[in-house]
Amino acid sequence: MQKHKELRDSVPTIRDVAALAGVSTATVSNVLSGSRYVGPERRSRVKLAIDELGYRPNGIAASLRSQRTRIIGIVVPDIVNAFFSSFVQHLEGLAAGSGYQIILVSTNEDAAQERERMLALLSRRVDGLIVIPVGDAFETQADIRSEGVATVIVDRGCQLTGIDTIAADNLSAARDGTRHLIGLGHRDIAMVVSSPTLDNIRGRVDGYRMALEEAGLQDRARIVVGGITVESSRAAVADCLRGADRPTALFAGTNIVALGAIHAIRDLDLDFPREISLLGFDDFEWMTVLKPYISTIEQPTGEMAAHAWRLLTDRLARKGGAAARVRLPCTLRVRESTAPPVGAGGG
Amino acid sequence: MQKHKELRDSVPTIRDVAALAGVSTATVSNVLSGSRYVGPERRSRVKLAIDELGYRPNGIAASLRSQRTRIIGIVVPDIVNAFFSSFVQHLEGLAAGSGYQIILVSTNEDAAQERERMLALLSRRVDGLIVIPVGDAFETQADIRSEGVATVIVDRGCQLTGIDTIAADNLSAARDGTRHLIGLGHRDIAMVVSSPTLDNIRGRVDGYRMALEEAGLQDRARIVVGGITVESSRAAVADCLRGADRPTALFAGTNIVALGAIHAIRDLDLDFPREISLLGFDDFEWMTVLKPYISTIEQPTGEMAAHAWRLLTDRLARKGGAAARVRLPCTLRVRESTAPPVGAGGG
DNA sequence: GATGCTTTTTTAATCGATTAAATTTCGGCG
DNA sequence: CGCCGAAATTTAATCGATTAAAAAAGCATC
Repeated sequence: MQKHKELRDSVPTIRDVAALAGVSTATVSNVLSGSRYVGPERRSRVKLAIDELGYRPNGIAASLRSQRTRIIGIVVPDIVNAFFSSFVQHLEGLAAGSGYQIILVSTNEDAAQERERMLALLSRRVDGLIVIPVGDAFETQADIRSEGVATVIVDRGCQLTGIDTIAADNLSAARDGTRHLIGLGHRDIAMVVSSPTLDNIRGRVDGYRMALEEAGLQDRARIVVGGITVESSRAAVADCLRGADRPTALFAGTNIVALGAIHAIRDLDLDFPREISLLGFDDFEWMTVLKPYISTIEQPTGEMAAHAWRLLTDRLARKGGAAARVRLPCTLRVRESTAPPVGAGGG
Repeated sequence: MQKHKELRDSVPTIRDVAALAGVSTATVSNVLSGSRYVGPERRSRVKLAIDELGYRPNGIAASLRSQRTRIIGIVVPDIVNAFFSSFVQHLEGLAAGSGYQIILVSTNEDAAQERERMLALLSRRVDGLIVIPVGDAFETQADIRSEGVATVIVDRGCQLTGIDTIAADNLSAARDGTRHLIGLGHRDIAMVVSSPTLDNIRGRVDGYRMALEEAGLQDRARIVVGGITVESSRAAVADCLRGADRPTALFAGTNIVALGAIHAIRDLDLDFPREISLLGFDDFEWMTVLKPYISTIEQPTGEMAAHAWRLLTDRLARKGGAAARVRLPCTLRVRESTAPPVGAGGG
């Protein structure tokens, strides 16, 4: 009696199902996973028992025994930033489609938080990691390596060797963007970046420099460091624009910095884009309602996620093999915020 | 030799630590958890062994035995929507601060996906759930109840009884917003909503109606259903604005719908906000660079997350007790997009 | 009907921690 | 010195699944 009561009250286990169906737990397991053939009669008895009890396999127990959790850790610097949240959304869909779940870590651009929370992920024995690191140092790489967890690094920290990496082709993208500005007649183009030490940003700066050089403008290169927030970028850009030799075009290296730049332009009441052109990075829905509609370089977020997922599952399937190094092309979206400078030969 | 090799190559377990330190696994466990006193000598021997081996406790095994995973499932309709991603960010921080991790589910506003992925969360034996459901039906509630998983429902589906719920005080917020528009002199105010059947939206519509009634304008109530996407909202609002009796003000019930409304206003080349006022819902960083700067009703995202977390941890600590029902006040942010209608008594 | 082979099913070990219960250690005290 | 009780430590059961190995069943062949 007591026994029976307990059976009903607590969550049913595979033993309960086996008992009710009159088979062994192994048979129940095989019906569920399909890993071994089970005769039709027992199979239906098991299925009936599962329905009857409302049995739901305990994923924890399965993970412990099989040594795979079907959980992937996704680490991004800031989930509110639409570039990262879009990336996460794509990944979540891919993961769910393959029976995986994701533990999300938002590091708030803080290396200490990143390290702490990634160690927690390792403790949780995630099957794999997809990481957009906070910085280039990325201390946790040593732990990842020693643990042998399948890992894909995205966007930043892609100079790491021996790990699969994916990033936009930042150099070409920034070069094309800068060429576009030069083509419009701009000679004084400032590049505004968050932090020039991040390797993705470095790529963008290099592309910018390369295009300037092609046009013989290497001496006009100007890098404005805007920092991590909209407000710091706003201040930095304002400083730049208030200077005597105001550039005629700004190239914002990230979306945060672009927001700061728009603020600064508005603050100074410049005729935008006539007096100052702005080229952004990343493309978002809200940009479509901005006046002028911001010209920008679009990163292929969905493709980056798809490639990240493919690389990860490849590595889960067959551990080992050379590290991949994927670079994806960006798209220049010319819209309204980039125009010929005043006094240029343009119409 | 072989034995020794294996010991080194594979991930060390608590037995390895115990063996190296010359103590029992129970002692190692107690050193780690601090649940029982361990003498200083053994304690330091254990710590040394842990460092030596680079031991990291297996969270899966711990979860299985202790019957708690320290994982919370967070379910939101669309992680790219800044309202939800901001909510998730706050929760992630709170969770990490308390030694919890979050499995993120983005349901893409699809009830079937929601159900499937939530069942997967239950299989994973998450300790708790924080859910913004896709719709009011929320089929999975039965499973949650029978399983007894601690759950907090947020934003939508808050008419459910016997479950902790948190939402903005949508009714008061929409009433205040509508009063603001009426106060400016508007008599023809249309409310644009995504889906009038969602209970949070219903609250907003009720608040709108209430304010109209106060002013004797109940006959002028007009609800425009914009649907789930920016494009569908754009079309619906365009239809409305092209009609003979064009309203002088729009009240957008969500941020998606507000984006659509801005598009529609721009499409028709209306003098905004002189010919048409717009009041939005939710507040975001990108709004700050919009011209005109959109007046809006700000939901207290951070507080909603904080309350959700507190309710959840309360329920984890002491199961049972009456269901809480929290309603948080919103803030009306009057900015540039709401102005007196043309021909009104205003300056 | 015995033999051998394949197919189906069961038995029981296992994953790596936690924790109740048993045991040992140790100090104090008569 | 022996005994008691408290404190520290260990033993061993346990969580709920998977899975290798053993056992049983089924089937054809001689």
